[in-house]
Amino acid sequence: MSNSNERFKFLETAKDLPTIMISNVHCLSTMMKCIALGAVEFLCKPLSEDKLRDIWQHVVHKAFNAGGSVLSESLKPVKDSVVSMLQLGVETEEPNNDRIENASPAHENELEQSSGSDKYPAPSTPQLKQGARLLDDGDCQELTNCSTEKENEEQEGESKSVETTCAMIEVTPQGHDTQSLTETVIKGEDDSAAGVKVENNQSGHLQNNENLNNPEGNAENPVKGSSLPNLDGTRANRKKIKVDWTPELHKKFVQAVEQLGIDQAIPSRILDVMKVEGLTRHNVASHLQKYRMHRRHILPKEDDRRLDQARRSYFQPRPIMAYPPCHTNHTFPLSPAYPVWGAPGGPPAGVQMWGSPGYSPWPPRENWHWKPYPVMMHADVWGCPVMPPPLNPYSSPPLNATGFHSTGTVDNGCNIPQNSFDLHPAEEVVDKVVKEAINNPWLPLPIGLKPPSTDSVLAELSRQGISTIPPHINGSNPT
DNA sequence: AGGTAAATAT
DNA sequence: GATATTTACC
Repeated sequence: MSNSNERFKFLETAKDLPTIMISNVHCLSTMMKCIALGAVEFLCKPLSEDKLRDIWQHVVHKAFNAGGSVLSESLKPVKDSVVSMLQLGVETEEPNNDRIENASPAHENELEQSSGSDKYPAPSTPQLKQGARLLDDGDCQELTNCSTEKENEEQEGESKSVETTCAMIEVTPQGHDTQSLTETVIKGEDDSAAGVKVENNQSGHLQNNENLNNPEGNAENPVKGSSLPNLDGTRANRKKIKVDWTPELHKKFVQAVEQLGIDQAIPSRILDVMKVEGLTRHNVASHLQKYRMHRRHILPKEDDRRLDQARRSYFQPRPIMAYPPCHTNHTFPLSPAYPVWGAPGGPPAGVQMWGSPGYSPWPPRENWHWKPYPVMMHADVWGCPVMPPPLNPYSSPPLNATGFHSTGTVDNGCNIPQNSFDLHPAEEVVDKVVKEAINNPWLPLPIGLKPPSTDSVLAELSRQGISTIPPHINGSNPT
């Protein structure tokens, strides 16, 4: 809006809406004021595809990371959408509407009748919904008998010996499901004898597909069933339980790599750091292999950007989304924040992630369908512009800020005014970007994010004479 | 063990 | 056919 007054007024009025201010006015005080008034972020025009993508990555990221408690209501829809797209089950959470999974024959109907799902009629598949996560697809059935087994596997041992085996259990959500259970038992008998038992299932979610349940933080057992060597019992078998590299698991992996430093990141150490039971060194090595390949592929591009960026960094600060305070919970016990992007000084972590904002490093495994609307995030804190060095304690090192480069656009960071025409990305672009973000929840946050520095923003504000937080909008403001 | 590439599974 | 993971090898 041309009139700054209106602009602020709107911001204030729309307080409950997560609002991102976009302007070609790039003065710091304006930015800060917007943030103080509740804007979630302040972006300079033109709004490039990259910027959009970054924003969405944050939204998705936040949806996943914020602990339930912290997760604002408004973000839930995002999380739910993503979760359902990923087919993850979230434990207690409420049912999502549609789920994709299929039911395994066994359970099918019986499970619950309704559970919250009533509300959302399931389209084609009748059956489970809600409940807890559900069963997975077909594999479940595999209960096969193969038997034999043994296995060991535990931590590392991956002995190759193992043989066949294959049964898995299916776990029903509720646990009952006799049939399946029974079957399981039967088949697995031998193992069971061994002692292991199956416990897993029920509680744990099941295997592969679903495990991740906790998007939040705990990504514990990647490997199937609950933790521990459990499965075995289940007879499941080991042999091949495929490890499902969920976003959470991957995140853990990446964090471990970052913590170790790229040069120290070798399978065994990563495994130690990750502390995920059930994961074997081989699993990690394999993932590492893939990870490296992706990096190799992606990094070069980053370099280019870096140059670009350097040029640009000449100009104003690019606002960056701040990380929500909460994210930490889970997974990363250690470092307070992501060790992330290039630790200043530290080991080169260039590691961060696969992917730079522009593409999805790992293409979506499937085509999740993006559901348009629901998203709304709360205006809570996630945004605080990062100030230039002097002002902001947290200013980020130039490093790789991949953050915002415009692909096709010239960068003119924020200074060059343009006609509003190209200031707004086409809808298709918006859709595309959103979709990408949603499809790749594991993408790293665009760099530069730092923990929310609300304090610094406030401090700066007062320094500039804007003392009240949500100041009433009176008018104008400097510059 | 760590890496890399082939084999399989999805 | 393309990927994701597991296996086999060096």
